[in-house]
Amino acid sequence: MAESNELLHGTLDTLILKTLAWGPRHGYAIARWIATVSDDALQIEEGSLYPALYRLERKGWIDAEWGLSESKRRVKLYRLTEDGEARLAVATAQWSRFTQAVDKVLLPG
Amino acid sequence: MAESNELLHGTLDTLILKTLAWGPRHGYAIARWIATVSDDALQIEEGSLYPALYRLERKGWIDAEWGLSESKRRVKLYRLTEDGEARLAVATAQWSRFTQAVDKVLLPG
DNA sequence: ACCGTATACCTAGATAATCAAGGTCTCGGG
DNA sequence: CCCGAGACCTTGATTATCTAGGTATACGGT
Repeated sequence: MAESNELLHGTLDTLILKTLAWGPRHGYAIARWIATVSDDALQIEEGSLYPALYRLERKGWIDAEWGLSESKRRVKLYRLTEDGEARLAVATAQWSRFTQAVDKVLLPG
Repeated sequence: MAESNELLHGTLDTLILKTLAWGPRHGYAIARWIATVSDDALQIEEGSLYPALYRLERKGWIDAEWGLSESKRRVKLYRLTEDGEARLAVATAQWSRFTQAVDKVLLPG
């Protein structure tokens, strides 16, 4: 529907970290959570989701473990690490500073 | 200094359009304006700036004309077109919707 | 007269994130 | 028994930004 989402660049990782701050979840569920909480404004494509998860895992901000969902399907459960928690704080602050800066330019001053 | 600015992705064009909405300016001055208004939070590298200007020109949202600055240096003056004005309105609304969506995920709900 | 700094423009190549579009497998319902 | 949805994965294309170079001119200081 919408043209490809450039704005998402760089914020996806933060969205994932924040989602996991509520508790462990598997990949697919993370995407659904983000969609739900944002009232479907944010749609995370699987082609972005899984690479992002590997990225975060590689950096040590999340870790993964195979498990079972309630419906007994095999799922990869992701969990926020301590480093991930710290990173989330930094990234959230960055996001906040960035949006405030952009708003200074964009809003009728 | 700071790690490369991923968050800027997609917003740079909008920042430029908005800057030109205040009146014509040349490229270098656009970057300085954005830095000043954002209290130096936003630093636009020239390697991003000029390609962005060509992009916007190609899309018909701005147009350019060679002229002279007050200091008599040759400068390329950019001006917002009508299409650019319309685009600015759309992009600003998109930005607003996007940040609200992200905030729904990021802020303690 | 000279030199450094800031102004002002430009470009090639590297990096990196997202998306589109394919694929596999399993569970549950009709 | 089949089909849709859940759940995971990957390859390739696109695209934006940055790094790091380059040119040229004006101006201030010495």
